[in-house]
Amino acid sequence: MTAATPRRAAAQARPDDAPPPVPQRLLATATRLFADRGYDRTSVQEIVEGAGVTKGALYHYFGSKDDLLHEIYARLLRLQQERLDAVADRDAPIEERLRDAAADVVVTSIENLDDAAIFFRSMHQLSPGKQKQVRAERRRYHERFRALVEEGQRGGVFTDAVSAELVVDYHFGCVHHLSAWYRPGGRLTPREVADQLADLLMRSLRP
Amino acid sequence: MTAATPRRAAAQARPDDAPPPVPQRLLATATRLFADRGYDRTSVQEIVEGAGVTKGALYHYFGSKDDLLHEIYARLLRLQQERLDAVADRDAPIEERLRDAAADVVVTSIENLDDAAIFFRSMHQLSPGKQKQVRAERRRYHERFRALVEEGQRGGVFTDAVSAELVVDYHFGCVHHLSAWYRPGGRLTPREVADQLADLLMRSLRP
Amino acid sequence: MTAATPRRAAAQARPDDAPPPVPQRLLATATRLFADRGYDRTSVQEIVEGAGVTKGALYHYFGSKDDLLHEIYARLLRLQQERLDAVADRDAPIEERLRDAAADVVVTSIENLDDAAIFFRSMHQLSPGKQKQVRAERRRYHERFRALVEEGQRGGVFTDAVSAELVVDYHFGCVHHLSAWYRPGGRLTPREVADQLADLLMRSLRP
Amino acid sequence: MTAATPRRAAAQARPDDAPPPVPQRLLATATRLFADRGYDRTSVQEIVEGAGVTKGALYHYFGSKDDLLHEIYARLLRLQQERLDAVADRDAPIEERLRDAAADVVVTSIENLDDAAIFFRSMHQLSPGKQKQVRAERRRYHERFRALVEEGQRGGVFTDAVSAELVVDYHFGCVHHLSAWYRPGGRLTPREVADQLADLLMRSLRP
DNA sequence: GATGAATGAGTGTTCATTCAT
DNA sequence: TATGAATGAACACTCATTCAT
Repeated sequence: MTAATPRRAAAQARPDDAPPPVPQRLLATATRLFADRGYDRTSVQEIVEGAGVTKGALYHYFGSKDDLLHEIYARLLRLQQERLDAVADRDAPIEERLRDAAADVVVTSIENLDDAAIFFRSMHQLSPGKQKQVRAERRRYHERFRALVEEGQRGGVFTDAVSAELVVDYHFGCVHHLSAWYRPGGRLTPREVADQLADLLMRSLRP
Repeated sequence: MTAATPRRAAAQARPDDAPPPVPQRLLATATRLFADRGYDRTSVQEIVEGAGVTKGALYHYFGSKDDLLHEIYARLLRLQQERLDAVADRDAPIEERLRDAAADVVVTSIENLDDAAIFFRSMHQLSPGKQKQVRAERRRYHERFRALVEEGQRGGVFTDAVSAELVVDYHFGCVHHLSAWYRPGGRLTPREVADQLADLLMRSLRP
Repeated sequence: MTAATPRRAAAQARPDDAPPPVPQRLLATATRLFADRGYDRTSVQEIVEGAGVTKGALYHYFGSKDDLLHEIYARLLRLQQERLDAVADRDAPIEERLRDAAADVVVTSIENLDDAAIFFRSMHQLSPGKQKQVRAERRRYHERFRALVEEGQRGGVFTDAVSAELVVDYHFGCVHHLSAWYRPGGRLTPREVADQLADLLMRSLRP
Repeated sequence: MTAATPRRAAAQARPDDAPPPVPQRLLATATRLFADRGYDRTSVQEIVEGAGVTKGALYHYFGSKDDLLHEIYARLLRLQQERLDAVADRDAPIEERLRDAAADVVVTSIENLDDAAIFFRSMHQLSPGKQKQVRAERRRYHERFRALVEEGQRGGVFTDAVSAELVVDYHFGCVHHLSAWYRPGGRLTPREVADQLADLLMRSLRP
């Protein structure tokens, strides 16, 4: 009935040539389709066909189409929160930590471009309850990021002529926008894009 | 069968207390609903009920639901292109023109927050043909904006350590993001938000 | 959206050889099928096929399958209440009025045996809101009937050794049961069954 | 694959504090749910959840969902036939035997109100084969009851102005109806209701 | 004896669109 | 100009049942 968290048993001892277990296959297919044509335009039928199972199987593992979307959100949020926490907790100058965090979210978003595209485009399709939950986790992430900016401002390393809040929105707006223009295999590598965007952020914070 | 552009008719001679003509009512209702619940989640039935007309009337003025969406896009694009052209053509230092253009798109987006929300969220719901058309107009807008950045870079007023392309994406990413966090009646007036965001842009271009 | 009450226009001037209008056809088919196999076992698909229309047409006239059921209830309740009121309001001795009322509900139930079968078997399938409404109307009917018994008891024409409430339940239980055993074209005419059952009721009320 | 009749096993040697064995738990849960929401609206999933077992367990003991329903019918029919036979076989005046039989079926129905509610409401949901079987047993019961009426009529103790058949239908219609209005803990005890209803029956048979 | 993953046909409902009037 | 009845394909979801383990 509830969204399946990948079975540990399945993760344990799967021979490398075996197909991934059903819930993973469903999640992967759904991610691709949601990113391609949007949540509302993807039918459950298409998902199960893509994953090579039947509707019954999907509903055995996930309570609803909505649950699939929620699981995609949760997966990306978990990943990004972990990485931000790791960077922020490091023992390094604030400029370095903020720059790394800023670059890291860009790289992660590019590496999971489907997830990221879904994230910003389909938030409103989540059921109200799940939407609230996702927003709360998103806010936690946001606040941790803003705290880095504020720490630098208090220490005089960054200008406080600009609102920390707005700077963070500026940066995440741009991350949000990535899936609108970034194409894998384009002129710039993910790392280069990340560096340049992080550089823009740092520039706007120069005293 | 194509989208009606009924502006002229309306501009003619409507007494101030008369209700706006049918096509405008439909467009206004559709805009509100599309922004509220998304294009796919808004039914034609809801639009005609909101506008107080019947389905037949809608299909009399618009060829399809898709046409309504397209007209909303066209309306916003026309407006923004006009304003950007006006600013860019002015006889003023490049810093001033870029700053004004950057601030102006923020103000315009906030003043038409519904249109802006629809713009970024529902682009993919347009039919392929109309989508291509909108993208082309959008690109024209984008390029005129980028030309301002490049003009400043060539003149040495702005740093060329950053890619003009990326700077523009950075800014429009943030404009895109506005509807995600800006609430009318919030702490900052549209003008203040616009000034701060334009300021961020200019800061990141400082040599 | 709401249940259609037969269009007056349609009722006005329909040539006798024309098929009945769509809502009536749907209602008639639904009544037959609900009585035959029960509400839950009748699919919307079967109803529309039986009525020779499409699902869209059904949902044009009725908000839901539930609405169809409700309309069947309302139709029978209206009919029976009218007839009970007519009998009860008559200027005749109470024995005659009660006997006539008791016989009348039997005749009406037999003449609308499908409706009656649905009534008692499918009440619980109605949505809670509509169920409440139907129960309220049913209670009104019940109470009017009981008032007749009580009037006779107060006047000493009927024994008051038995509870009026229970007598009424006794009689309606039997009416309820009719669809379980009465078969049209059987040994007894509706009128004969009605007379005998009314007789049973009157006998149990003899002082 | 046929319905298990596990009474013997249960009767053997279960300590009083042990939970009832699985088949009983399933039957008890199914009875409650069928009475509450009807057979068609109760899912096998709900039954096994309510009984705290898995689907596999249910299908181990019962061949189908239909079997569960059939077992509930069989259980009530066995009980009522036994009790009617006991009363009818007694050596007592016919009035006393009929009155007792009439009262007894009321008491039994109230004491097993869930079973009784299911009986009259869900007969049509049984598979045709099982339905035929249940109807046959029901008829046997009915006929034994009618024989009591006829015995009294032949002996001149009851009037034969009314058809024995109809009298029996009158009474069982009312028993049928019990679950529609009787509420445990109401104003009248089961015994009182039974006495009054039996009294009504006897009154209508007075010469 | 018992599990629970998986099936596949079915459910009621929605909706953009058409068209005779 | 405008109506509203009608379409038909699609939708998310349910469920009794089976079967390898």
